[in-house]
Amino acid sequence: MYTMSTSKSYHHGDLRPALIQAALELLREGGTEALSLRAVTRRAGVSAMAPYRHFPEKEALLASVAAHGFNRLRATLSTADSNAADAREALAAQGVAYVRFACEDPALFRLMFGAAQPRNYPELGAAGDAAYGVLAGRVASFCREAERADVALTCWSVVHGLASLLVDGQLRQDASPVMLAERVTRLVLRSVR
Amino acid sequence: MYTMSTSKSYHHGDLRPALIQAALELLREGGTEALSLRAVTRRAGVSAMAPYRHFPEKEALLASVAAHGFNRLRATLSTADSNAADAREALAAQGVAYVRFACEDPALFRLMFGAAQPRNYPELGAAGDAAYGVLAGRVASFCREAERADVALTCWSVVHGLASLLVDGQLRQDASPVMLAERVTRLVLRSVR
DNA sequence: TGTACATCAGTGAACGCGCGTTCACTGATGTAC
DNA sequence: TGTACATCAGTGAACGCGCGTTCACTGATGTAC
Repeated sequence: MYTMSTSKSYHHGDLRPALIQAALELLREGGTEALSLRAVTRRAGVSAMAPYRHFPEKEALLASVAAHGFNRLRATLSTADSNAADAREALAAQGVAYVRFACEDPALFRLMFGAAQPRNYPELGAAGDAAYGVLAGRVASFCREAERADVALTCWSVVHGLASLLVDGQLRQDASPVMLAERVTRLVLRSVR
Repeated sequence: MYTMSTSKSYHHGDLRPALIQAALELLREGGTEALSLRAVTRRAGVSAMAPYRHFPEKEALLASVAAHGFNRLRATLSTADSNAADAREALAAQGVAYVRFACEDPALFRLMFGAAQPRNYPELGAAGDAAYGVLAGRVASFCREAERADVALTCWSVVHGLASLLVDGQLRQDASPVMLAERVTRLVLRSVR
């Protein structure tokens, strides 16, 4: 599956990323519940003990998976931001991208932000900060300093809230996540100067 | 513990609410992880099988606990709403109360809204709808009809997002949850007409 | 009012399950000479 | 270039754990006559 060479060898050769990849697949297919260490090893075609060469414990693998998620989120936000016409449009585009990201991979979103979120892994903290930086940077680009913190927090809250409600099945709306995100983002932007 | 009579009798006498109460305590003390059916029975001083006289399965107990949470939330929102001076203040007060509710009992909030949320229990759905109705009713009281849906969704999203970020430890702010909620709510209200 | 008996609400032992992790191991790899 | 050997990266069996739920039971309650 994830072997680099075609020959079936005793050594996998690239197990660490393969484990992260397997974990991402399991998250997509079965949610957080399906993400056991043993399931990951089964998916990667490796013994139950193999991960311990690369991660000291299950939590550390989860932290790497979450960090991977934050890196993807940062890239998504950056792309949305730079494709926009002006600063306020860029902020709106980031909001929509945030919600779309969550809905495309709900279990990953939950792992990144939810109760099961791994703690005290510097790699993870840094990846999260980098993603947040994309939003904060955009806010700083047009918002006067005294209001920046509140505006950034409000923007983050509204898209995080909408994403969470969607991901957790609280909304019975017919509208697509992206349409809802656009309407909500638009409304909040009215109050951002 | 939860017996109605002082005498230790074979029959508990009031086990159903006692189980819900025990579950709420466990949630407060140890979070969702600590909420096993067996832990609930231990806390209630009853055998592991006793709950099955009152709930067909674990999920059904969780649904009752979550419904209890929604009833409390509805009451909290109603009180905040009716103590306010005018319609917009009432909406702001509901938002602050929502965030405070989440922060006071994070694990209950997660059970009510998160991935572990029980599905397909009518009692639970009704309790959730009733809580939402307090917000929707307030929005309807001063907002023109065309915008009501978007305004209600935006308000819910922003307080739900802030509550989630706080509860999941994403914010390193010094400010108290209530202060943050006031600032964010105030900012969003600017755009609500 | 007393009693027979159905029903209700609990007990207690046992089950199978998948989990994360331990232990001792072994095959493959790479480096020093 | 060949070889000895340390190190690396995997295996496979086994562990103890707490869980939700099953089964067969028993003590308490309430109602019909």
